[in-house]
Amino acid sequence: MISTAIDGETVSVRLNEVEAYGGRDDPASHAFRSRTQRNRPMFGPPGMLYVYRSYGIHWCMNFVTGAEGEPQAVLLRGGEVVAGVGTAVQRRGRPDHLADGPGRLAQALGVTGAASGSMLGEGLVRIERLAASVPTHEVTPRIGISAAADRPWRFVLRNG
DNA sequence: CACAAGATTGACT
DNA sequence: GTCAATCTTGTGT
Repeated sequence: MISTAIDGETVSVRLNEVEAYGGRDDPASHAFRSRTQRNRPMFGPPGMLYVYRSYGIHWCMNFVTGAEGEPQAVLLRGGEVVAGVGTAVQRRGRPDHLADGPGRLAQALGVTGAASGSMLGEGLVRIERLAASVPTHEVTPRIGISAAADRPWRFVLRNG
């Protein structure tokens, strides 16, 4: 589960869909070619946030998982808002599809490029694991990319 | 300096 | 189902 406390409002989302992205060996990754100003956080230490603008309109958020200098990150593709629903609805401008998609998820949480490069737990964003159950997940190919789309690096929670 | 493409979404036919 | 919106990066003139 991920929670954000931004603009005085707290929103929590239970993640149920994520995708992994690598670095030099992953043609679909932003860090495949080189280190740029935008993807600099991907090369940072684990737990760093990497937020990028998609199609000039949407924000998509990642968590860095690899060691410093090793660009590896997990893209948050979807989830369910479990707290702060009113705030999420206000940010989304709609009562449904609050976090069903990478751009929607980031918008519901109030995450923008301003949060890129910040560390988990050191400020606005923190992540928690539900100790009660070990989630079972399905592994499927990644979605919405044209390069290396066959790599089974997408993880979807089964049941809940 | 001028393009084209992309880890997307929302509106319209 | 189709298409536009709009920013960052990479590539070519």
